[in-house]
Amino acid sequence: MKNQTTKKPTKEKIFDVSLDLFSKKGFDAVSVREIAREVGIRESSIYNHYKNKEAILDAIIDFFMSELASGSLPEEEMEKLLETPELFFEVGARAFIKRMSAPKNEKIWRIISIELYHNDKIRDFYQTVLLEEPLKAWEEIFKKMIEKKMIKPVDPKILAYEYFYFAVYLIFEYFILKYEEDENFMNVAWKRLSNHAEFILDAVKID
Amino acid sequence: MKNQTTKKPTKEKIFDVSLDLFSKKGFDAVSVREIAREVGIRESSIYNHYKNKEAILDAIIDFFMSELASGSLPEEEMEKLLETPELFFEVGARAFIKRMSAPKNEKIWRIISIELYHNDKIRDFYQTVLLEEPLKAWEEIFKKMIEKKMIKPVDPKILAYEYFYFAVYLIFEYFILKYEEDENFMNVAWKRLSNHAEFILDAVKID
DNA sequence: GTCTATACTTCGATAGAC
DNA sequence: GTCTATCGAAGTATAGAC
Repeated sequence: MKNQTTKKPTKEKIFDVSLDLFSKKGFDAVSVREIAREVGIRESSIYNHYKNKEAILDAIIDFFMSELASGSLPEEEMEKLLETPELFFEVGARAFIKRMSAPKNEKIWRIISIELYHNDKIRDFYQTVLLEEPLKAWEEIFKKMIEKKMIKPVDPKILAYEYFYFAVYLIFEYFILKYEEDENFMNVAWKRLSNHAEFILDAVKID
Repeated sequence: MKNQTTKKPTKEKIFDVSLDLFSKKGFDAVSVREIAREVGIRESSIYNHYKNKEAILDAIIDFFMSELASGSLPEEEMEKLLETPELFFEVGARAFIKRMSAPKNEKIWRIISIELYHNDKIRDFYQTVLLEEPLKAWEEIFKKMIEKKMIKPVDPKILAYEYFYFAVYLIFEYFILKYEEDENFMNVAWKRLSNHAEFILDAVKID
């Protein structure tokens, strides 16, 4: 595992080591010395690759943003939704899992969750891309489902909240409350998302 | 407002100033010097009142814990619930507001939310007292409501989840995402809790 | 691109006079 | 109980030799 003596460029090693340490201890609690030690170089050498410590975090965030920018629901998936409401759990859960499962992403989710409270760039990204945009997308989907009389005529905005906020809660629970404690989060999350979707579906389906 | 020249004991001043600064910037970002400056004494004098910086945080947490220890649902409230399900929003929301509204509590909620990820004592408290115990209480309530055929026979545990986790999400949203941004959170929270409770109620009520 | 060496800053905490 | 004075540790970052 500690096979970092490979020919991986130093800049990439710094990125990966920082990603690992930041996700475990938080940005402030990690020193440049510690990163350097783990990479196997002196701390001054870090500055040959990144302007300063903050720049490493920025690089990590930028990587994550570009990864997730392409993460919105594809059109075909949305079309499937409008055939039968029973599918919406599958589609929602797939979107959820997709956002989490990339190997580096899980660590970045943890960093995001930790730094949320004092990093403006991260907080803005979270609010708009991770909350508002998906929420608006789900609202549109439910609006169409109501128009097609597939579900009861509830307020689509409220329904979007009711459906979507649970995923936000799960992320909070996992990355803040249970990190490094819960081994197979994905299985548990899947089961709970499934229960949740079923509950919502029962609430709005037309008998 | 800056009327701290009153005869308030120094130890209390240190407590209040720390509470204020920790809630704004997080524990690590506040220095003992800063606290001392704000109180109006030298930093060495701090140590006449608290063993070290950590001890100030401990005092704050202990204060909060004892405040909330008496915060569980009183019996009369629970009895009211079992008369008519329409009341359960009122009861739940009252319990929620009660936990938040004490003047010092709001700042402590912020500190709790920030330090959750690297303070074991805080995390354990959050998990047991703030999550598991209320969840279990709601599960019992719903179980009784089902026995009395007041609501549909859904899984009471899942229903408790569905009902209660919205409050947890609201706290996360307010204290992490919107702190110092949203002025009248209580009004918005009340409205959204109301929407949520209505949604849940519609989902499980017997037609 | 990495090294040694070092400058500079800030931090938590203590000793001892008053 | 507050002050002055100070310590040691740890942090970020830079200069210059190799």
